[in-house]
Amino acid sequence: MGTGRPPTIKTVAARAGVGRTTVSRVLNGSPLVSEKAKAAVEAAIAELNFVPSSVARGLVTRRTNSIALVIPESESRLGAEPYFSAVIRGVSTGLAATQTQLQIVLVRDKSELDHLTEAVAARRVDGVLLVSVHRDDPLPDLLEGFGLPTVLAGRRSAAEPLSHAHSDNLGGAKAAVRHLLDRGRERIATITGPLDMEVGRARLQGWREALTEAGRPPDGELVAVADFTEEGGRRAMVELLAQAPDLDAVFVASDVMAAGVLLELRASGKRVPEDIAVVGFDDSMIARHTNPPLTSVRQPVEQIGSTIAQMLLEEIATPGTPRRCVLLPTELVVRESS
Amino acid sequence: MGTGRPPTIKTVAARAGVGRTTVSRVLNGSPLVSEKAKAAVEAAIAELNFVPSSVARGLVTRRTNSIALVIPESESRLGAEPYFSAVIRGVSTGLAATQTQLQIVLVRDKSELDHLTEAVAARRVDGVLLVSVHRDDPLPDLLEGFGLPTVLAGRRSAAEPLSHAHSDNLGGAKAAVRHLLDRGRERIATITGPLDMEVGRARLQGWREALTEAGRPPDGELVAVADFTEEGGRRAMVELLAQAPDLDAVFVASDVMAAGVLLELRASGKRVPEDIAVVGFDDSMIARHTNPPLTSVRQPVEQIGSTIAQMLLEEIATPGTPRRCVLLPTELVVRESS
DNA sequence: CACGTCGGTGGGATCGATCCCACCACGACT
DNA sequence: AGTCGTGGTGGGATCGATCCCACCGACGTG
Repeated sequence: MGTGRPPTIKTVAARAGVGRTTVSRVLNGSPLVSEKAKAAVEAAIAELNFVPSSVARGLVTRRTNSIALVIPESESRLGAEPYFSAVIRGVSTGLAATQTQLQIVLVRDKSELDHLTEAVAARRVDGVLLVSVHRDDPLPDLLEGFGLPTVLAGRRSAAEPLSHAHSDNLGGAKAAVRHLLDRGRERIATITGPLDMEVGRARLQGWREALTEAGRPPDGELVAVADFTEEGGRRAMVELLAQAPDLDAVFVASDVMAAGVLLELRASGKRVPEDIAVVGFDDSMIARHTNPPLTSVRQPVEQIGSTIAQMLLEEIATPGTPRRCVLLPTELVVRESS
Repeated sequence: MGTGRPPTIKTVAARAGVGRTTVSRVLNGSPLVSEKAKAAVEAAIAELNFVPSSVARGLVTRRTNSIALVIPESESRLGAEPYFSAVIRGVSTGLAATQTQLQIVLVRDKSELDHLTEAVAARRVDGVLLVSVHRDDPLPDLLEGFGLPTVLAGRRSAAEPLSHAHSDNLGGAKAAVRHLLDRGRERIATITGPLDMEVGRARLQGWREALTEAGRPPDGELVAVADFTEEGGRRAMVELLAQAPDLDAVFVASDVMAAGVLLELRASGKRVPEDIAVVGFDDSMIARHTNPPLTSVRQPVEQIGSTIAQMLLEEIATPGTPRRCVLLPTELVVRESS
């Protein structure tokens, strides 16, 4: 009852009474084939349930029709951080119209990094999408060295040489801090992401600029650096409370960290927003469910995903496309925490 | 400044002064090659930075070294539902020791389904993992028809013919309801997932059995069917409150739905847990951040992921492996909502 | 000394597609 | 009538690996 080998282009040719090349022409929509031959081939394809082997095709066309989405997190944040799921969803929609497959590569340690570089060297993918890039991440340059089309979600610095799409972190952070100022807050602290990531620096810079523009020179002791994790956010809040017990607002660079902040504030008897106002970033699902619901800066993560997917597809289709950079807007969503 | 074509096995052979076959032998660790030849080949490989083309290899070995994880959700729940991220993470760890690549396929509509079947027919993957299967999902049978190794997370019914791993939904639900009984709750309702999914039915059945075993015949009007979404959970709660205003506990078949339930209860002025106790299922991240924190049944989602990945790898490595079924334990995590 | 045996080796065929090129029939043009 | 172009066609080479098999030299043996 073995199904036998799947039919090949040769089987189809025999069945249709034509040569292999003609079948290939039909498959690739060449105009140089008679109506009669075309009909015969199409009938044979349908009868045999033939689908051309993508591997064999890839060998000669040098295309795999698949791209990799690389998620590099030593402490895997996929799952803890809704951001990544949203990117995946966005990339998937950006790819939907094409035949391109999406490979997810989680890079958590050295061995997974080796697997990735080997996969790339073995030409298993036509291009790579990178998210959550750190300043001296070796990966982007490595990929460029391979001559593989690469597009980033986010960027390493303002001078990012690779194509990328990112959201207006600076503007979003400024809007958040201005909102806190409007509510009459006096001592506004911030909890940042890692400063070796441009998101981290940009959101911090937004906090600084908003305060400066309001005529209030930012105060160094009101800054705590954390790592985008819930526990990191909690610890940063402990630190801030010790350094500046009189603070009455905190702009937190991610919702997940803000969730940790809220837990810590409740534990230490502070009321939100009466004693301390809190604003997060991302407007992820948890923002609606924290206690109290969290004011947050929404960024169009899914749209970033679909954008970078399309940019990468274009770069693959027409190599040598000039580098492009897309900036997407953010928006403040006010809830009860501020 | 074109990098030129990447080196092939032929280039390496020339460089090492041996034949192509010898290089191939070294690559595949054949013992029938002299120390001297082996050293020469390895040196040449290192110098040229050669990595064998996985596409060319795949053509003859009939292996792509990649598997697909299919996430079929018309209303894409990836992102809203942390379950999927956890599965992805688990699958990735299950694959980590191998060279196998992971493709994510989101199936949201007919066209994406067609893409999937075409990818499968074109032999782009060695096997498929399916999550969130519905009772009359055509996909599992379709894949089996292709003769492609397939493993499920969860199952369609107790008589699932395909290999799968799933968690003890029945036991978990019973534990949840028993916990509510222990706390002295009298009228315990339940909000179920879709009943065309075995998870939905099993958790409902657990609720029934626990009540029956406690000598309290379950009451039909205490059941509301929902769809695993937050909004669905909220609506189901509205329904329950209308049907049975005197209920004092509700077992909700997922945390995301429970989050919606909590919002609705607060909106209608009910106190949790004083007036109504709530227990969720999944013990996902949101459970710790709802107001109040949610008692929930933990299921080892990540472990399910790594398990099905390994099962699939074995099935690919040795075709004809007998179908296997792995049951993983659940555990009740008590918080303030009950 | 001839004859197998056996570790080591490389050439040719193969996998299933695309692409180059030669070829064929037909109508048009000189 | 002979040449030319041109739509349509198929055979052979190619992509880069693996695998089958023939081959070769150096042993050991009767």
